[in-house]
Amino acid sequence: MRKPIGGVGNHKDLISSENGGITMKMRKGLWSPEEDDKLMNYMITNGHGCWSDIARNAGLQRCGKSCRLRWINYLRPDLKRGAFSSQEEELIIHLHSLLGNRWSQIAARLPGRTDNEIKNFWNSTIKKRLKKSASNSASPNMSHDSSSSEHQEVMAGLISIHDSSNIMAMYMDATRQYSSSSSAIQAMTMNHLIEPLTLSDAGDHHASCYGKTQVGIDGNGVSYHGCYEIFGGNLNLVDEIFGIPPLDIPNDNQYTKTENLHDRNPMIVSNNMNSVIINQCYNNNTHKVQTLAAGFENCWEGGNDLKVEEWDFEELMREASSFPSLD
DNA sequence: AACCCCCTCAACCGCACGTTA
DNA sequence: ATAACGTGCGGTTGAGGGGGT
Repeated sequence: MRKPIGGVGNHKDLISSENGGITMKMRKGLWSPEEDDKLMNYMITNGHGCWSDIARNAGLQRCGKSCRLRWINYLRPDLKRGAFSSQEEELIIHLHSLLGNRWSQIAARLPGRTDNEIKNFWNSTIKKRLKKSASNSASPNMSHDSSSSEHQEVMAGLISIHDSSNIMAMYMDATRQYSSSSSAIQAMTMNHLIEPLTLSDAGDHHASCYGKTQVGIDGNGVSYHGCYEIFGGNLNLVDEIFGIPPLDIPNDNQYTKTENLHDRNPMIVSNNMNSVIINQCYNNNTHKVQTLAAGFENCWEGGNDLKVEEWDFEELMREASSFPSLD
């Protein structure tokens, strides 16, 4: 690995910063072990705050932004070190097929991994592998509207690796965010990309909220794949109701446990724009498996609060329409 | 041993967005 | 209303390591 830059005296690695009329020299470049210690000690003692204050109070000649990055990407104690497992790799590919380059959202579903780490891994390893896979498997009859050949290759690779799972997952997301009469759903059905399931297939529930598909890897390296609904104050996993097989989850890890939202606090953190579930995920044996803290952003259904997540579904539909028939 | 090339990944940059004064 | 500031995100860069010749 790269060695940290030596003493602070190297002017090449210093930038000027105005602070209250005083010009400070801000350090740039690699962090030294001493700087790491300072930041780590400060964070352990004082916790989070304004990053520019942290930089100043910790005695670091760094801008707050640099401190934040260092903490998030390297010093945070809950970071997982080491190479990505094949399971993580597969999940990243799957999530990327759903979310695109939304690295922070992908990272939110891989505990201990940072967006930067995943982005680097994608760009250096996975992208290359998928390209290779695409060049081996791409059919000349495949028609794509996308103008990006790289994109075509990557998508071809995804299909060859994951068969229809990404399309099904997209559909699962869609069913939670649109009514069954949505033109988007109809388009997918007409393209034979999905079976015409509707929310009513889930039973007689009258859910006040449907959550986005949750996929991730728990602390034990076990992948989970679930969808959640909330009704009557309860959070349920409805994966099996929709007939979608979970991703390699052993039987005793099927998350069918219903959690009473009022029993655990805080369970939902929300404001006018976003709602985020902070939830413990349990398996059938009621062993805690995973703490979920993302995935419900902007996808409340009911009343006037219907929100359509942050991704461009029409764009997703165009992508889906260009997929070859799965027959 | 020396050189070159490629790869990895830490860190920076610019931008967007939210909050506050 | 808006300027200033803080934060977060995704794209990009380049130092340094490793492998090949």
